[in-house]
Amino acid sequence: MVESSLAADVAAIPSRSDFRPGDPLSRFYSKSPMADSFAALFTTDMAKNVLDLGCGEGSLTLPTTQRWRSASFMTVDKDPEIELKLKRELRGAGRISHQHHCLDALSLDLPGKLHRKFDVLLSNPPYRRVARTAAIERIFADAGLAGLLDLPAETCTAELVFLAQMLRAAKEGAEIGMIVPDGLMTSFKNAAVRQALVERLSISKVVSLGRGSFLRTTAQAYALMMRNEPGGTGYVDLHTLDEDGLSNPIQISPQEAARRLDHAYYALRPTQMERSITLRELRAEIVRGHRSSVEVRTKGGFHTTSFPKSDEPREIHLDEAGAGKKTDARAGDILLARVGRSSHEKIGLVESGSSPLSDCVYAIRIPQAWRRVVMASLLSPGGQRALRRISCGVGPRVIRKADLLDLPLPI
DNA sequence: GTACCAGGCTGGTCATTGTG
DNA sequence: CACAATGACCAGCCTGGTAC
Repeated sequence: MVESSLAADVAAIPSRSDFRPGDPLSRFYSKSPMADSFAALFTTDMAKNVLDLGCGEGSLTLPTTQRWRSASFMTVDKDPEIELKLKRELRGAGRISHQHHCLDALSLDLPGKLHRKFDVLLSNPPYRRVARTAAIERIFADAGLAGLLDLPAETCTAELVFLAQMLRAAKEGAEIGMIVPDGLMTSFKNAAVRQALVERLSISKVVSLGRGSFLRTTAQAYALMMRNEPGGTGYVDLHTLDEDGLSNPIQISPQEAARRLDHAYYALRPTQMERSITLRELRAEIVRGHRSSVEVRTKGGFHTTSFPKSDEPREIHLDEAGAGKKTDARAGDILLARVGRSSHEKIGLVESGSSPLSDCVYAIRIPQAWRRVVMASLLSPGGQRALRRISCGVGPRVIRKADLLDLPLPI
């Protein structure tokens, strides 16, 4: 069954960086080992009706057909050319009950067109911002997510609309699994979104997927597993999934879930056996440089490209270019890159001189007695792992000041 | 009003992948 | 194997908020 009319009542804003002309629907395909593992994360034993919203060529659908062989499968995708490819993909799955709809997942009347409710729902949605139209507002309200309407417009994204649509099509207590971007699980900006989700849904687990789980990208994403029932009291299990399989869970409270929902962040909590200290406990002051790169190029200054290489000594000698401003690096400062994929490796201790800093560099100021200890800790395998874990972002990694202050440093 | 702070957006690059 | 096309790129830059 294919419907040819595509709802166009929601306009996507092609401004977010992940909206690429190469694929106008912002699709990225899951690699099959990851898709198999994703299907295994569901706990429903017997499913009758399964929905894959935004199915693409069925890379997530296929493993679920093996998981629930007697279920009826429904797939939905906006691309009218997908059905043939999907049918070809599913042919290898054996005899299964399958229906496909060519529909826009963002359209208000989607649930009505599906003609049934589902007990298992899954999606790898596109990640992009969408305009908050009257239709979108009704979708959120109808899904019991009216709280999202009080939040800033930039939190209105396709992945949240996909989730709301799944809730509208879900039976009470239905199990839902979706692939979500890093920002939704970790960013400060989305804390209120996470709070709304924790209250509306019973989130059972969040699994961090390795960078490399998707074709043609190294994006960081997560599998968010939940049930269509009110949450707010249950604990959430956080895992990572890599070549070694699923890690042991870390349990967090619903309050902690609003703060962050990534395994790596909570994995930093030291066990009682480990000795650690935070920069906040050391009363460290962290200042961020002020010069833009243009100013650094024309007037000079220290920025991310100025750090010693990882195999070089970490001592930094600056020329006396600083003017004594608070944001200028000076002797005794520990410098750390704030942005970049390998920012955790860019660390140095200023031995002499002073210099303006680029705004991509932090200066950490702590009492002299602790400087060598903190430098050694940051450069240790445990410290490096910790720095990698607090940096967040789908593509570029950013280290937040608050996370750096609370980072448990092994000592 | 000004300076500073904090978070993460977006356009110019260049490594990787695709194609002939 | 050489060249072209592409990119949920990546780091420099921007913007909104806050303190004084």
